[in-house]
Amino acid sequence: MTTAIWWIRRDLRLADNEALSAAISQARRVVPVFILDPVPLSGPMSSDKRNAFLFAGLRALDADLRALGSRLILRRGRPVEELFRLSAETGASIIFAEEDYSPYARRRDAQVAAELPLSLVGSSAIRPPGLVMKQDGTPYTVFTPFSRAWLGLGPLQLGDLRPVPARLPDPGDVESIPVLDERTATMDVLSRPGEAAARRRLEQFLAEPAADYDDKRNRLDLDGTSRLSPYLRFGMVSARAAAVAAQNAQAEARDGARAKGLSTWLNELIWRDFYIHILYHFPHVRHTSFRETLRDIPWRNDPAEFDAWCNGQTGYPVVDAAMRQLRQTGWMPNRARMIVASFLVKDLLIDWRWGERWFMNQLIDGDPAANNGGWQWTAGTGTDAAPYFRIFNPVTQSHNFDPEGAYIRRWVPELAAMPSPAIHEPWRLKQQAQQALGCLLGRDYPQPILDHATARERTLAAYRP
DNA sequence: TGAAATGTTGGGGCG
DNA sequence: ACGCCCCAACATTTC
Repeated sequence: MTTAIWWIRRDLRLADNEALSAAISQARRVVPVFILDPVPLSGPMSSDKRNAFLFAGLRALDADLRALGSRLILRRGRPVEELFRLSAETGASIIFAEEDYSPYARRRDAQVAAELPLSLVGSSAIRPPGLVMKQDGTPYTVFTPFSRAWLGLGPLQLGDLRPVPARLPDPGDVESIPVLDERTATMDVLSRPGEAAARRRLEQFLAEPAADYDDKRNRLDLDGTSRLSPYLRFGMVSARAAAVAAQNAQAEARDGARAKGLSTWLNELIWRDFYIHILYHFPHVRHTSFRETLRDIPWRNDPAEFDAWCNGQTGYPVVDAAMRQLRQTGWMPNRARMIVASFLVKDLLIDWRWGERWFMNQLIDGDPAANNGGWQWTAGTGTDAAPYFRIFNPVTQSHNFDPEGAYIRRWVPELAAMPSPAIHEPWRLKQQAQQALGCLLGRDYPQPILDHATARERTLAAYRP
């Protein structure tokens, strides 16, 4: 009787899972295992919030497996050692896993493959790295031609998706540690972990009109984004299945605006693939600028200012609202990420890697490829990045994307009584007016940490070639 | 998925 | 009627 190990990493699902399908079709006994690896779980890029989401997701996966006659085996330790031990215990002749492309994941998998029969099948990307290349065989470094080539590969086929197995074989008598029960306030605010919740969120999002997705996704005061990122991060829904669903909904869309909204969202999924490919082909971006000409920016790196940014105490309401939302919920909409990132890099002149690490420490959806790509984009150091002189004005952004100030009021309660437009720049109110609104700057809410116009000039000078 | 500075145009008030 | 100024609105350039 052959035994296969299904090694789960960031594919916490039963639907459209090639590694699981391969294991079932090639072995009579399948041992689903997740290994709690101390490197991602407690290293410098780890996040308690993301771990809590993961643990809850593992509990959900275990329940789903049990419903089909199996269960989740959980181990803790270095993957290569744990898999070696588990293989010996179970007599497994092969290990199946979905391919994961971060530099750490590739090193880890190479170590395992050197000692054990590891078969990587399927991909955490929609189109795996290496599939979307220029004519001359080199990778794309600009998004638009990349997306054109990506789409040019043809429509995704629903038939390519693997169904949920009807039944799963019993893994047998295998030791497992109990799943940790860690909770944060996060779960109530954003999303329930697990495959069923992911599926519901996707269906709900695609059923929404989606016509106004283009504009609404940028609004901080409205729920215009898909809010699927945590699920995609852990593969609770496969990115491929999400793309197929978007593509099909687009084909069936009755009005052009809805089709446009869906294609914009599909484009966001292509951005996700783009940054997975970039990190795969240029792993050094994890440590330094993609652009060699922008490796010597004279960062100020003031620790007190970094601290103010992390804690939402910069005195710029929209920045503080977003940073507090991040700290409380482990998530921010994309527009908010761009605003706070621009503020850290181009107002405070702090190294984008500090912001990258803080985001990884906080984000439930924190992913090395997408996070690094986003930060390098904002800093102007990355592939197809924003030019260095593109500097967000936090007040203008606040007016444009939180017109009534509802988002600010939600996350910065000190400003709750402040009307719009004053709420976007409360320092312009006279002290008397501040008092009357119950929010005196310097007492109830910080004075702005800097003057944007001055900071802008400083940054232009620092970046100027 | 920028914003600020600078340039251009045209309506309206006014002598 | 005409020239002049102001200024909003829009366009272009620059960072």
